[in-house]
Amino acid sequence: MDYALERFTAEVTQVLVATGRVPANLIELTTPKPNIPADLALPMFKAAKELGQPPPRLAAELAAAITLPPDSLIGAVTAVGPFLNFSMHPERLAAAVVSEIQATGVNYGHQDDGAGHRIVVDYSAPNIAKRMHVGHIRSTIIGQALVNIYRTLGYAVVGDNHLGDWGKQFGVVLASVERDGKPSAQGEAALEALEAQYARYAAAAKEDPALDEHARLWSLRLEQGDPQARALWQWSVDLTMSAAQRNYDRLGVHIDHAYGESFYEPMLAGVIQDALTNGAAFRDAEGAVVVENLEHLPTFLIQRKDGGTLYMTRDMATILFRVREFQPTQIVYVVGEPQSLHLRQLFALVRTMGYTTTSELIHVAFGTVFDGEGQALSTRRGNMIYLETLLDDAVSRARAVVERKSPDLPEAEKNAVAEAVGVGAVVYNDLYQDPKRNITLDWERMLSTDGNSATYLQYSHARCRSILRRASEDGGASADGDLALLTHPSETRLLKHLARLPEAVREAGARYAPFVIADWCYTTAREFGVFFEQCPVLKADSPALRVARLALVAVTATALKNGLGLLGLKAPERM
RNA sequence: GACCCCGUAGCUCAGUGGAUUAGAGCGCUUCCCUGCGGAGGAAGAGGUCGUGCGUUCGAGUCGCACCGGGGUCGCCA
Repeated sequence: MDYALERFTAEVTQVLVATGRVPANLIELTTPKPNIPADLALPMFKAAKELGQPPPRLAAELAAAITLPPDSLIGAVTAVGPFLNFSMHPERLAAAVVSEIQATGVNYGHQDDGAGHRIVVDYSAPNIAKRMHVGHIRSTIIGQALVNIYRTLGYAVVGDNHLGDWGKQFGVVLASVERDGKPSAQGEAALEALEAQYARYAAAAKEDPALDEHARLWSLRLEQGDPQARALWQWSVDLTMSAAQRNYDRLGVHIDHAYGESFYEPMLAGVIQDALTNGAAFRDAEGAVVVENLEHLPTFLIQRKDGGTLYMTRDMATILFRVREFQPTQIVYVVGEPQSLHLRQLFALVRTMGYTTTSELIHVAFGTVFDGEGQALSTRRGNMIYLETLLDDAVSRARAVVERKSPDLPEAEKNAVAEAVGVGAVVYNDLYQDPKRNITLDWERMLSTDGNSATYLQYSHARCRSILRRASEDGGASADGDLALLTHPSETRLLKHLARLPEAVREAGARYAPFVIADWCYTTAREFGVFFEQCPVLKADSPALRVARLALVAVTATALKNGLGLLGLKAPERM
């Protein structure tokens, strides 16, 4: 797909080369800052140095030497000091952008960059027998946005939910269920009860060695595949996943696989042996398997002295499996920043072991969530926030706003809008900025309905749709439109920005940064807001202009909806 | 002690070497409803880009050092 902006860039390069005065390898085009009235610029510093001329003179000479082909997307070429500036041709830009969005529709923004490549994205990763909390929320939301972005770029994407479904703590889980029974509640409430049982049992076991021993026994039975232990474990997995699924459905999250840590149990002896054979690791005097001096990283273990395996061991096996099963060009881990050392060690180890000769390993790290007092959210502190209650709370607040702003909507639609707006606010809170930053949970900021907020984006879309609804109710004068009439400055700005979606998707993918899409959506909404204020659509000066503006409104709605979809946000028709 | 992330307006954030004036939102001060959704639009005040040295024709952007905040560091995940 050659989008208008790409054709424009290609044309600029072409006309520059055609002058014969500047070699192609010295042409590095840049996008000028917004206050510069141009769409593409060539800074002449490098070329001027190479050719032994002052930059401004070279710029002026090139400007004079360039000839534009007929019907060029380039509207103007001007030398400004040491810069050679290129502007788009407004009329042709309008025609090109509107018609390409009309033609591609829901696929506007798609690329085929990723054709033939597969990416595995590891995200969400809830712990079994526990509720999903803020950490999982970030991973889930950022991960799903990345999955959407890579699919749009044409990659085959495999999402994998790396469940925390294994480890010593399951001995306590099973023992506590045996002692206290299964909770009767539903959804996350059932998990909450299970967490409480767990805590009670763990506390009691500290006092009573018999209980502790009993838990260890359950742990052992589970690892040895005892049917009763296995069945109880499976029950806890199912309970957790059905609660998680309700949240996933609300968030528009779909994860292809959920192998989980337990899946890799049979491979663990093999990867430890591989590391020993390869020489990356050695067995120390006490029997633990140690990795030392690897790329100047701190020493770490891949097997305990008692023979037990570790998180690291399972992660090694996970990579081996993913490489064999999917042959990905990349494996992307959407995991909290505190685990960055762990992942650096893991990546370095499997690299030296030769597990990943063709797969690049990427850690998309996200920061920690703090409460209003600047305390990290934690179960122990009692300030933890859980996904289901977070969503419910946000939706009920949104419901109150809908009631106030749109009392005339049917009840069912009010509820649907509140769900879209409330959930959207939670999602956007994790996507509007660089994930590396720590974030403070600020309800006011998160649920704000103006400025750079999910609601503002959804509202802008709804306004577009509202105009289009009214236009079709009018029946409208069925005049022929002329897209070349869209030359008002606010129209041109909006059009130029709409043309940037494909490039924004590309940048978001290259930087593992959904906020690039969020930024694009926000600027789209702003540019539309200005246009809406300055350019009457239904009461445009002429029927032809009205038709052209309706087309612009329609493609704005389409493009904005696509952008919102990449982030996992719904775009209601009314709100 | 070592290593990782962050430091830009009162607050939350964009800005990944280039152009008199470093951009948004929130908050604050004013405007705009005889035009399509005011969950909007316009204008204004508000900045030693943590500090210093360096690299470069050019640094918020790259390097080094320091300061401040967050985090991690062999038998948890």
